[in-house]
Amino acid sequence: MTTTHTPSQDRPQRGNARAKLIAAAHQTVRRKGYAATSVDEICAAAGVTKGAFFHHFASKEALAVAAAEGWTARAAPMFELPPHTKLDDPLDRLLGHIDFRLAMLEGPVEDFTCFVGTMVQEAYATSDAIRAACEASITAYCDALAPDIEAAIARHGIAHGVGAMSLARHVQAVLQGAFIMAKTANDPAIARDSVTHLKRYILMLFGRG
Amino acid sequence: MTTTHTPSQDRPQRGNARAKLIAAAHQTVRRKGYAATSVDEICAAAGVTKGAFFHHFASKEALAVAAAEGWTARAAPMFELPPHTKLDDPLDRLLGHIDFRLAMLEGPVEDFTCFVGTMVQEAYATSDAIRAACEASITAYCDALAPDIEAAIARHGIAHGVGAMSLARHVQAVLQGAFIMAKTANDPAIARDSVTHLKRYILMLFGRG
DNA sequence: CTCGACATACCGACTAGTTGGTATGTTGTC
DNA sequence: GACAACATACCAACTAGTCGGTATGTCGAG
Repeated sequence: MTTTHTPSQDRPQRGNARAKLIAAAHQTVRRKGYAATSVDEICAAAGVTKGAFFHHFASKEALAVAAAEGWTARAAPMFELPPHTKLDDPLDRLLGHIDFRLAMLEGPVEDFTCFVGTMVQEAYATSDAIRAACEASITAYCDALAPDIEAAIARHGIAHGVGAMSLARHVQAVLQGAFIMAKTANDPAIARDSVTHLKRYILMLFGRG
Repeated sequence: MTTTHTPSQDRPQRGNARAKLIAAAHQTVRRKGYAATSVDEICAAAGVTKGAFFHHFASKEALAVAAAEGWTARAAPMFELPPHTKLDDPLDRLLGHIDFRLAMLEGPVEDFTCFVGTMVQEAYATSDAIRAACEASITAYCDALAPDIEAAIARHGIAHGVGAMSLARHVQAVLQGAFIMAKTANDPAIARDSVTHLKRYILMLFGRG
């Protein structure tokens, strides 16, 4: 039997250090923040050496930018896979998404909080590259949410002439705020409570309150 | 003329280093985050030396805790001074407060964002002392907001049995989330938009939508 | 009033350890 | 054997915190 492309289990496989570093950054930065997370720490969590780090990334900042892009990719399945995405009524899809986000708010805080939201707080004034990368990720989220909102408005109408993109950004804002509250109290319940307010608001806007 | 208790202008006055350090911490941490702000930097911003720093605070963490307490004190006048606090209807006072917060969202982002909200994001998992101090500050805000909400519910009733403290926490969550969005886009307008959604939600809850 | 004893407020050079980043060597793969 | 993917050793800069010392106040006894 010849050697195959399939990586063997006993040897550390090559070529995935970059992905492991990004995953380690997601995990560690969500727990400790960006500045408090050292390059050495990320390397240790990823199980690679510092040489590998600076082979793939020119700087810590470059990793941060790549990790922000990676976060967008990681979040994408959230809009495609869950069953509620198959619902016929766009408003049901929107409400299904809110319920989905609500269901995520369980367990350790660092497992459901937002990587880019955490990072942008520290870097918005010191690194415009990181800030822009985080903005792109959050904008991608809102862009993914807006079509269903737009369609729901078209089908059901909405109170006070609220815009689709504006509401999408508000959803994101409430989620980010809920994360902070959960971190503050070290309790996800307080975050669920806020997202429940958000759901009620949406229901009322669409006349289902 | 004998020397008085009034500090002369040419000599640096004694006894206010502590307050200056806390103010410098508020300013610097809101811009760069907690971990990225060095003790030397805070000292430079406050115009005092490192010796003075460690005379007043046992550690950087101790300053953080004191600064969180100082933040609460700094925010208190917000609930007492503005004209809307004199309104008769508690719902008008609540809405007046939201409008007041809305009006604050102007100019440079680091001038209206929340010190404790920024700090707790970085420290919730690494320093429980800081986390608890931030929680106390945010809880104090909610406690100050809740009585008017409670009274407004008593006078006007509220939809869906929403609780006063729950709504107060939601107000805080939306504000925190709005700050993150403003940092992300480097633009206060996006934050104002979210707080406008919040105001509309409150209006609808109280049947004024 | 004043003088000494003491306490508080502050200074700035120093240290031990950590940081992001580099320079160079090794290993696997086409 | 050439090139990408790592590993190891190292460095200059920066970090929080220390420490011996000084300036400025407080206060009670004489």
